[in-house]
Amino acid sequence: MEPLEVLQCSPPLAREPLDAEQAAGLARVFKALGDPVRLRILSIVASHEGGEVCVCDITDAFELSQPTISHHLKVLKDVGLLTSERRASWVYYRLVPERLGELSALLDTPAAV
Amino acid sequence: MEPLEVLQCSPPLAREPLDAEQAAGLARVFKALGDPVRLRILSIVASHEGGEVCVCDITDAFELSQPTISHHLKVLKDVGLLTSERRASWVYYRLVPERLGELSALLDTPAAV
DNA sequence: GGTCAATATAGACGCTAGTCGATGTCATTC
DNA sequence: GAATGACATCGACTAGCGTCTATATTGACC
Repeated sequence: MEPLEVLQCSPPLAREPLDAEQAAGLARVFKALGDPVRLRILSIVASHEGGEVCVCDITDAFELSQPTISHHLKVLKDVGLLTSERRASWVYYRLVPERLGELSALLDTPAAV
Repeated sequence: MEPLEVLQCSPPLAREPLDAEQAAGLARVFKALGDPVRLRILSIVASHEGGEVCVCDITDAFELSQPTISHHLKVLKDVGLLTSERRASWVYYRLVPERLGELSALLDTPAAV
């Protein structure tokens, strides 16, 4: 899985048509956001004070199996929206705010607002 | 298909955890963005001077069948990212910049940038 | 009104993605 | 080092999605 540096060099959507490669990279990230469970996970991590959340806390917030949560965390991590760190028995996930910021900038249409 | 007014009242992702309903509505929009063809269509429409593009022009930009393009346009329209207007034989699609702006604001993490 | 062109809809098909139970891995503790 | 707990990986199942061909719809023009 490539590190996905498409975001850094993508112009706003409204400036010029995306080429196929840019679109493919971006679509990966948006697809990761296109699931309600993953959106909730992301907002749990993003809004948690301290900036990091243990997997067990995330799992407790849903009525889904632990492997399913683990799968969603992997998807979010693969597209660079989350990072993880193991400390002792626990794994802590943390937001990559730059990623969100890049997406936000990309969608920021001049005509909008 | 409901009109999807989730966006207007959703706080930034990082402020507080989304509830299931908010997440479901948002996921629909992001899922619509989670396809490379749809992202390219969106950027074609968004970057086109005059603000509107004929379906035939979009179809010409891809090596996909006309029904497939029509399907993608419908998906983007259903989540409120595009609107369409028929004039004579042609149908013109136009961006809804407020939608993009709402998404952009939603992803705009305080910690980012 | 018949024909043609532009677009949408319907139905089918293959592949992807979300979920689960079972199992593996790693660290802690006794 | 055996057992336990936290998390990841694997394999299977099902539903949904992207694509196609075929067909319907809508409007223009003769």
